[in-house]
Amino acid sequence: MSQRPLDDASSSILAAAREILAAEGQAALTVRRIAAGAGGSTMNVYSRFGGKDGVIDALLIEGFEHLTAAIRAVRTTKSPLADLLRCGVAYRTFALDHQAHYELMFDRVVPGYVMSERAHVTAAAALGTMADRVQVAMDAGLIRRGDTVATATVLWSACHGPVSLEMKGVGPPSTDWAEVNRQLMAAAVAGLSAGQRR
Amino acid sequence: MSQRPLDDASSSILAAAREILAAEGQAALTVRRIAAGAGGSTMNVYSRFGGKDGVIDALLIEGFEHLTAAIRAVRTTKSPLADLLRCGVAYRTFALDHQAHYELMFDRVVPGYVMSERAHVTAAAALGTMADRVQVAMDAGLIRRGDTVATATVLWSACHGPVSLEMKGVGPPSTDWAEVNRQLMAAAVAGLSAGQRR
DNA sequence: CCGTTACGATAACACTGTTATCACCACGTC
DNA sequence: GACGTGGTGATAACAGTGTTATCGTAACGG
Repeated sequence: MSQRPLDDASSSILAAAREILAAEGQAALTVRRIAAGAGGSTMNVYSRFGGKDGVIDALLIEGFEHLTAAIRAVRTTKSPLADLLRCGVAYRTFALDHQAHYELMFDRVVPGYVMSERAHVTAAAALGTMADRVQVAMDAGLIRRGDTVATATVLWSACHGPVSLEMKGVGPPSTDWAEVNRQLMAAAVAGLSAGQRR
Repeated sequence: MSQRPLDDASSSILAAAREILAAEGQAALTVRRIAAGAGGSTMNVYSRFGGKDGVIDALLIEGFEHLTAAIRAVRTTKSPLADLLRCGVAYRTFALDHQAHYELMFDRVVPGYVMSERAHVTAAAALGTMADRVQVAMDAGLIRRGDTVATATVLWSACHGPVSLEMKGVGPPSTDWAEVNRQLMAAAVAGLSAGQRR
């Protein structure tokens, strides 16, 4: 999956970073902590990954790969529209199960960090997986024909919106976010369905 | 609007913070910069606002108040559904015009910061403004009756999703985000419309 | 077996938010 | 009016951060 196999030191650094991120959130993800967790010194992080941003980038790529896998893992049935709705549920499940990872992927929480080219490509691949499912629904004549990626972006937004607000704790605490997610996703799919105009 | 009138020092600190945030983004928003911008010392920030979090909180509240005003400013016509759609446009316009503020409001970008009670109330007020417009549409029999706040949360998510992804630069650069925003908002409104079931 | 080279641990640097110190200035009292 | 007292705020210190420079060491080539 990764561009080239990592040596032991690199992979242990990445493993340590992954562990810290999952266990204590991104605020605890410091170069010193990562280095200590990997059993090396801070210089290791810099020689292997070029700095903290490099580690972030690697984790981000991992995250998008997992998201792609999660979307791909949604089973394909005879009802492509229902499949798309289940993708929305899978998306939310992934986000809630890997909150820290998700924040890393979709919030620019690390000040100076900018996504690398490879990270952008991996993110595009995740969107592409969604677009593939959109294609299936189009071929079945269930949603309007058009650019699959653009359509997938709409659905992606319908997933990300509720998930993002839910994780940030905006809105009343009593909110049933699973229901919000379901409603918006259902509305989006219905809005794209072939019967409707515009 | 604010709980109690601020003295000169407090308001100049807030003004400096607002200016730095708008001009250079939240990464430049340091206590020393704020104090220097306000012409005082760092201690001022601590005695007036209790620390950086207090300033963030004040800016956040301002942001939600502006958002509330932006939604309220959308003109009310004889077509409540069209009004809701224009709210979506206004929402995106607000977000793009005040990117740094929006990130402060919806990304937990400052590590240890947690919203104060007052901030939560102000955020709820913004959602309430949206809920008011939902109420109008319900009264007109245009969308299904139900909890206005829950319905407003769905619409809010439909606004936030595209805006968030657009600002983060996720997705292909050629994406027409205004169109994504329009489509999702239209789909959400349609999905809530009285004619549809579920 | 030595010279070179590259690696990595340590420590330093420029920052950050936060806190302690402490001079100073205004006020109240004699 | 002079003096003691209080609080305010500027300075500097502290514990972190990411990053970089120094420099000992260990491995490799001849």
